[in-house]
Amino acid sequence: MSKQRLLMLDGNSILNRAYFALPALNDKDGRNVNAVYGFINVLIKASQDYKPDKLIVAFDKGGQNFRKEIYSAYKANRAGMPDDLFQQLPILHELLALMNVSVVEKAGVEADDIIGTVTAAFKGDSFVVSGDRDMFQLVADNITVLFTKRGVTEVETITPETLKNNYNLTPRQVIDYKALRGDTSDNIPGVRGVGEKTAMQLLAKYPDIETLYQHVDEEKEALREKLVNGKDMAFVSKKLATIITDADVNFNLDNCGLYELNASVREFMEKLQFRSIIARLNFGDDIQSSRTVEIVRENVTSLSQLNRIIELLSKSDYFAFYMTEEEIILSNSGQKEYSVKPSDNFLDEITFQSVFDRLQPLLASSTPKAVYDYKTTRRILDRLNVEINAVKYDVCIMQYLVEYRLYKDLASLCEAYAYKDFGAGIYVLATKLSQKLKDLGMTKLYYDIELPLSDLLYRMENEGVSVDEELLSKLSLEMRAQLDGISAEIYSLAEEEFNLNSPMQLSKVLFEKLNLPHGKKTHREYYTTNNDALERIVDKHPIVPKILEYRKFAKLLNTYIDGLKPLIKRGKVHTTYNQTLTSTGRLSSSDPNLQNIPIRNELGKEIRKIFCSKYGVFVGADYSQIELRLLAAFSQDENLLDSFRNGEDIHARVAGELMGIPVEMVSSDMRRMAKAVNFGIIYGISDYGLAQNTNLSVKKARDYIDLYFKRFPKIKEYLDGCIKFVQSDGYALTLAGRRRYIPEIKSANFNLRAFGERVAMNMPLQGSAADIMKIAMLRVDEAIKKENLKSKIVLQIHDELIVDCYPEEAEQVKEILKREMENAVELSCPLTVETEQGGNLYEA
DNA sequence: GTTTTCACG
DNA sequence: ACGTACGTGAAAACC
Repeated sequence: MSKQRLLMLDGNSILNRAYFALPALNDKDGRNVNAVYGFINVLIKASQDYKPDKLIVAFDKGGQNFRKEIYSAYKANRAGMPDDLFQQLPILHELLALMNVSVVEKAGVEADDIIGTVTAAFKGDSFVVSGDRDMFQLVADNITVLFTKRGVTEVETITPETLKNNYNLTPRQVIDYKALRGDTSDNIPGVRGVGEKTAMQLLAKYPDIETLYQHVDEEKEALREKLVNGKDMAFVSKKLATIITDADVNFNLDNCGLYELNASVREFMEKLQFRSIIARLNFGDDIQSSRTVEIVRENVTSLSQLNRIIELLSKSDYFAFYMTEEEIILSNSGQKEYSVKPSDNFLDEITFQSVFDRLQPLLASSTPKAVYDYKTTRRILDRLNVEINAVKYDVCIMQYLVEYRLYKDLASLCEAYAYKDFGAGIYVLATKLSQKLKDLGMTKLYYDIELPLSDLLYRMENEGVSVDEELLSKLSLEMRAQLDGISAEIYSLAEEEFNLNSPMQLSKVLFEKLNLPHGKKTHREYYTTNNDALERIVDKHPIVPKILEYRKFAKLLNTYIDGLKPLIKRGKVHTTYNQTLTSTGRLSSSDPNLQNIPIRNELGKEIRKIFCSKYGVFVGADYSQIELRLLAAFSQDENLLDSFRNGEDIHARVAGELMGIPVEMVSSDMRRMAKAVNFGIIYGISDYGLAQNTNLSVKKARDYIDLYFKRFPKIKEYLDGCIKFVQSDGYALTLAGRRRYIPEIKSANFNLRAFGERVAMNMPLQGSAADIMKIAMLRVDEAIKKENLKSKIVLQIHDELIVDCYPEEAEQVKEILKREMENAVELSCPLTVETEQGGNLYEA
């Protein structure tokens, strides 16, 4: 008989990790069950990966804590479990009981002591899943710790070897490490003044703290003093950190199995809405059939049948339409859908021609339709010369508004609602998502902005932008020659040829061969060669400025010149606007991305000349400082409002307020600083970020921020309010009612939480600016139509619109742009728009 | 498929 | 102690 395998789960640790790693997930009663969900996922995944014979879950049960009561004064910070995590404990216990999972817990005994005791008693191989590094002390030849990382499903396998290789510690030394370093979250004091680095050094030298203290006189004075002062703490800490392997708990390894999946487990999971877990598990065939809603699919095999269905659909409130290369699916109920598979043989009755001849009137009619991704659907139909009107539900956009990060494709969206058939799925989703939008207050956002915008975007994509192919070829040749020249110079300076595009090879040449001062290492263990690092050593060696130059040229040539060529169709490029991608409500542009065409340096500007007007002249219009104006309006800060109402230079005004001097006295340096702070405010300010961007020290940056908030208290108040709102309600809001959920804000991880806070401040500004631009685009489009003009909106670059104009319409279009953009919304701070014109994108 | 770098708002 | 500014997409190297 081969060795038995035991899987042990550190219950509280995994539950905790899952809670903070996952967004809130509601069950049918609206309770958050995210931690239970994460826990069950880990349980299942570890069972599948490690194929244990036995499974035991250990929990802390509170009560008197023998091991740590000595230091009960430090215990306080453990109790603060968030309410909606605490409430998940009984739910998880109930589910584990239904699954017949062995649970071991005892008042006064910690989960790690239970794990230590059970694994010590078990004769076979043990696998311990935990997010607690303390567990590393248990590893042995027959005990492996699976340390949960990044979320909960990814684990790092800890064995005696990996512990030696990655941490340079033996299992027993894990305890000594903690005794020296301490752990505030676990109330272990450690030695004051000894951190990670010192602890590691000492443990590389001595096997344990007992030996260390025998030789403490050999250490340097400063360290020796710290060690001697902290000696008592060190030994107390060691005792605290040691996991007990003979705790007084009852468990029965002989009768212990894995877990059961029975009907009551399934029922319970359904109540918890664990659809994806249910779908993955095998509950037996009889249950499998009800995993998703059963749909009757009627295959259309004759034209008379098709006619009958069309008649039926035309009379329904709305119907779903979905098509692929070979199939057309129609549905007007959640129980049934119709499938048409046209043949390529023109002699057959059902061909694309015959089907669409009949479908055309239905699709063009005013009967409301539901689709997934209107733009793509319409593009397919366009190629077949079929018109589609009255699309009322684009479930892709609707889902994006409800929760931008979930269900990014049709299959997963349908599955989330228990449908695996797309036709009936889309039909049902249209109704369900309509209700959700209503509940979330986004009905207007959807019907008045996003839905009509998708049609406008489709027309913009179709219109495209003309490209001067001759100029493109000319630039390509010129830049290629320059690039070759620069490469040759670099190779001679380096005295070797290497791949300049490889950061790794470049790093070796600069920092190993030429020994130039380096910055931080990248994650792949070599020094970074990014712009920041190279700028810092630009004077140190003539090769550095050449590399920077090479980078500039290579980027522009590869991305914007040569990269553009394959995307040109009949002298034009047709970008694709993604309306359902960003977290803030902005659009994104791809293939080609026309929202990041160079402009910031002269060489880049040349590239803008490639994009030229087809009808005669481009008119460009851009919002000036829209995000800062929104900040002024939202915060009602009088200084900012006053400045914008008077049409002042906002950065100079802010500099003046910061320094306490009149605007006229502000130097260009002071203005530049104020500008950086203003940007920082929009991004959700941090001292570190501001420092990065200004070459100020972090402390100086902190001082500027403090000064800013002192001078602009209303803004501080407003931004704090943004964070508070997200903390209490879980999401940030924009002017038009767009939402972004920010679960990071409750993370235990400092970085994630700080990120959540910055996003909470940034989303209302960036997102509202996006809302306003979308409204403006629709208004401009309407006005152009109403005034019978033939000019077309061709580009949107976040705060800027480009219209391709007939020269005689240019003035009128300028007026429209200014009027419609400036008046897109009522705001207590004026919005101003500046217009330019010219034959190409550079001039406009 | 991920990482690094860099183009834009 | 934490080791970052917000939001994107593309190219190339590297796994």
